[in-house]
Amino acid sequence: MANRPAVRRRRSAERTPADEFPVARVAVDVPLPHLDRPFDYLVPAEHADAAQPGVRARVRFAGQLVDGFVLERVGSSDHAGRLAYLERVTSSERVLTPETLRLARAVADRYAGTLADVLRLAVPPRHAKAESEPAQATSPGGRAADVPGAAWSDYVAGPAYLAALREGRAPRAVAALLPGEDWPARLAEAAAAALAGGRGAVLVVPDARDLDRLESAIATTAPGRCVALSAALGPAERYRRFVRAGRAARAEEPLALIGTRAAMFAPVARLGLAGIWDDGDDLHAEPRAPYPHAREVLLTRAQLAGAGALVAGHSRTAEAQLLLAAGWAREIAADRRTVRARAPRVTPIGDDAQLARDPAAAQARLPSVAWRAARDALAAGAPVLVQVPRRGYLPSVHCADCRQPARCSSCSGPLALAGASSAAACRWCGHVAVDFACARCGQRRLRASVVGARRTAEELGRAFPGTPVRTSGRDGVLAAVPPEAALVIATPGAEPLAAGGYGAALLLDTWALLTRTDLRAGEEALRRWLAVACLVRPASDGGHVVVVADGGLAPVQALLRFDPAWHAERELAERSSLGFPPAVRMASLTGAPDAVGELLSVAELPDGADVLGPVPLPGRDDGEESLERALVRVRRGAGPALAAALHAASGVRSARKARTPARVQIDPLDLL
DNA sequence: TCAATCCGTATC
DNA sequence: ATACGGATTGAC
Repeated sequence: MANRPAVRRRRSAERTPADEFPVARVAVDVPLPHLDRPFDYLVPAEHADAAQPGVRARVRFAGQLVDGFVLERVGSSDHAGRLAYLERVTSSERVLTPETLRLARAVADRYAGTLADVLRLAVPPRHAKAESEPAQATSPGGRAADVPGAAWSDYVAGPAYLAALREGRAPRAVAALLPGEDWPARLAEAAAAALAGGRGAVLVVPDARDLDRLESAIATTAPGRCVALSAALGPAERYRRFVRAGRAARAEEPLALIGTRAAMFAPVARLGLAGIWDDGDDLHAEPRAPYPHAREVLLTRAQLAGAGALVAGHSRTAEAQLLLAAGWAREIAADRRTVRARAPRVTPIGDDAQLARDPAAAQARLPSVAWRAARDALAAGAPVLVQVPRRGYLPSVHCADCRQPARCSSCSGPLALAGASSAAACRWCGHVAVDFACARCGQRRLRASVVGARRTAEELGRAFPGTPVRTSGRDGVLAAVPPEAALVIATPGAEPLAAGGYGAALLLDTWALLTRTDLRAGEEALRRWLAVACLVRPASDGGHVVVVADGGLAPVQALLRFDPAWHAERELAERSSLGFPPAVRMASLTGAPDAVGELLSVAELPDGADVLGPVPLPGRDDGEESLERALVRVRRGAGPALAAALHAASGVRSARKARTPARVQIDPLDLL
């Protein structure tokens, strides 16, 4: 009935435009790149008050009703044709603040994406009931810390950084925090410094467990002035807190806004600090278009808002190193003497010739040094942490005898186990390795590179009879373990805290990490090891980390010296010489061969752009149409032009109703 | 000469 | 996706 023209005409004839600012500029939620711009609509008089900038609205667009955000209200439109009316204002809640809009536009531009895609990440779905329920601060009140920020004086430039935050300046830093450091407390103090100066803060952590720790730390430094956001809250609570943050921002009330990556867009009044913890964690990479990375978004946000920036971790990424090398940020680090005093002893074991002199160690497939380190710590009544790779994490398959990575006999690509029980197959060409023979030693037996956490737990339990064994991993993460003798088997990122620190830690199956065909294999291995080592007591208290890896490898060296800065410098230098991000800006174009080809031919790439490929992607052999990937590389300064060119080219394709999609990803994490 | 139909293009 | 405008076609 509503679609009968006579009825519609009569309805719109009844409507009159609002007296003041009758035109609303609306960002419509359509996925087409060539429609990535605001469209003007008339505001009906009855919605004159509700249709404020930032509200969700429904509009008729190309004949159908779509969602959108009112971006602004203006007096008149440049549009030559007739304007349609806003169909309805979904909610009078102004969920999109001007600062978030500006940030979302900048992120869309940087990542060759559309504003609509970014807004879908930035503003959580509406939950009507949550709007009417009373909003409250989410962090419980606590008592303020005795001497807030005193621990920052362990770091050169630390106190000056906090002072600058308090004084309303915009200090930018890359911080390497000490082993054993109570990092949630340090981040909470930085947020409190911004609040003390009358400004807000946004801090992003990788996962919900880190968020819990940060939230309780902020309950101490800034009681009642914190909002924590994460998808784990569920849609209603998440939206309720988001609305509370938005209302506080509009009331010019600065808060500490903390959360997992989606919180990077959440509204905060008078931003003084944008920070990220552990920026190397791949949870910071958004898996939905346009695939923004939390570190880049937060740094952009700091820049746009004139706020301070903090990239903090126990380890350091090449990207963070580049911020230092470019002079964009300053380093915050402790001096070497302090680092040495806090760090555990680290022993590398290069090959497993010494595997198995002790029968108990042999049973657990443990090198004897590792076994003895664990035994000593347990004897002292301390827990022992064992880090094992995630289950289902099968990067590659190796020769069972010499451990040479197994290579495909037809194309030399890496072999992997496709499924739990299937045969090894090539990750490049899909060839099934029925005829494997090791290129180095000629042996024909393969070995899966990773043993799961449960089996490790069983084996270790047998090696240390009578010792409790606890596991922490994907199905069941332990926040903490008691400070008593126990074996704690954990996957990366799920390591429980132990009050007083672990007595020892074992890093097993490291060669699986290090031989990954991944640009970041070394950086990632070091990041995971340091995360473990930072939970272990100082060497002076007997703390001991045994890493089963060749001591000559760079990440192992960096662990021995406890020097992530050294490793990051090396890593950045290597990426520069190879022409990889972050030294250059890279775009990957993925899709069916014709889609990638068309995108490349339509795009007006900036001068000096270097096109690699397209080449076929190592396919899943499930009969789907094969995909191709091309890489486009430009110097960093041409990054915006590259993104603009690819966005425009995607727009041309979508305007032509291109059938097959082509995915554009800027600085993708997985390049190899 | 006009209406029905097709195709391309804009979408307010 | 849908709607509209201009071009095209076919019948009088």
